Amino acid sequence: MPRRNGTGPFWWRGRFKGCGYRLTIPRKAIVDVLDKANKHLSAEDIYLSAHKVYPAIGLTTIYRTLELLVQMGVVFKFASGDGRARYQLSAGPKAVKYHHQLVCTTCGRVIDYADFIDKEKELFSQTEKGLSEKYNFKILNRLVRFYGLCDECSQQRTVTSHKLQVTSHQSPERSKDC
Amino acid sequence: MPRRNGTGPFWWRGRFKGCGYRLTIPRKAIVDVLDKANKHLSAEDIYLSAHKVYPAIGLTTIYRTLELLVQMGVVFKFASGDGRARYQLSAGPKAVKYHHQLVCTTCGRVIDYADFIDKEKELFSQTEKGLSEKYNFKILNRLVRFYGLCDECSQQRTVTSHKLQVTSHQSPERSKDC
DNA sequence: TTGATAATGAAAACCATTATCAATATACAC
DNA sequence: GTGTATATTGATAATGGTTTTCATTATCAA
Ligand SMILES: [Mn+2]
Ligand SMILES: [Mn+2]
Ligand SMILES: [Zn+2]
Ligand SMILES: [Zn+2]
Repeated sequence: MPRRNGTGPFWWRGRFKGCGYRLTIPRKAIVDVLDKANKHLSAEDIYLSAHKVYPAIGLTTIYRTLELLVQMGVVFKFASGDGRARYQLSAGPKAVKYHHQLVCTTCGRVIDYADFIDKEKELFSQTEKGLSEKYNFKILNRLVRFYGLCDECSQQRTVTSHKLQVTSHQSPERSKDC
Repeated sequence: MPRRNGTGPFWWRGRFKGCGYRLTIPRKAIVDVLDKANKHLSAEDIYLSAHKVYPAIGLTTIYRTLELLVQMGVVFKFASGDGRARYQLSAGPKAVKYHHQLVCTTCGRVIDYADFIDKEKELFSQTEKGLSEKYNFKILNRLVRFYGLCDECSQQRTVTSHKLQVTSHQSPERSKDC
């Protein structure tokens, strides 16, 4: 007989009750989607998945419940480049407390990596410790984005730059930096 | 007689011309605002400032020019938590190529810090070098956000939790985590 | 089971950003 | 300088993710 608290499969039920919030079918469906997906999803992603198990659910409830979960500290919300926010569980057994990405500013490609290199863990461990003390700030999550040119895009700038040439005498061909 | 290229006060003029873009009054005004402010601004911030020196300017031109500058690699654009994008020069003598912030998930306060603790610069340098090689990715800018509780908000949760108590028998007082 | 009230969802509102398009400014040829 | 091709502008409308509104429904302690 499994325990239904702490880190068990229904750890989040206690969170709702403990906060004085009612445990409803839409809310169960939403947390369930986040728990099973175990990666960052947009509100619409969550809506589409939850809709399958509970077709009556509305997009409004998705947004409302997500905000609630963020306030409770159960979900981490962060902005992505495409104008839609992303949400992921940041509490419970499957919690992910960091997001590290390489973002190509030319094609928009996002490389979401978790296989940190040697120096990286040390870097953030030390940095977070220093910042916590210096600013008396309790760090719970982090988002790290390196912006630049992906493999393909940086090659294209040198290899296919001639494609950008224009015949008009009024438009001098754009250099490879434009 | 000062040079008007490279890192001089009008370094960005050559960028426009070199890319085949015309040098217009609205464009000058926009770059000038970014150059003088030397911190990240929203499109509206830029509009309001540029409007003072060139009242005929339209918000549309602000967005269009910013996108152009981003494509040219002169401006770095990143998402802030409030739904408005921020822009800052990332080329020229005043370029800023990184943004490090502490974001309070309770009150929304943002601490924008640049006074890096010891070792931080070196570790980022090494980390970026490692990532560049591993993913063959040319890193140009970075955004680092630590999310959590600011000084005030983490104190309030313990000190004033009694304020959250509700008299209704149906609403058990929210614990300090809600 | 009942009743107070928390939660829901359809619809409308909101708001930053984009697309349209007719008018204008720029820069090159002459 | 003048003329001409076209890049640029800005008012306006449209877009799309997110919030607000509000009448209806579901939850849960008693
Ligand atoms: Mn991620
Ligand atoms: Mn900054
Ligand atoms: Zn790319
Ligand atoms: Zn705070």
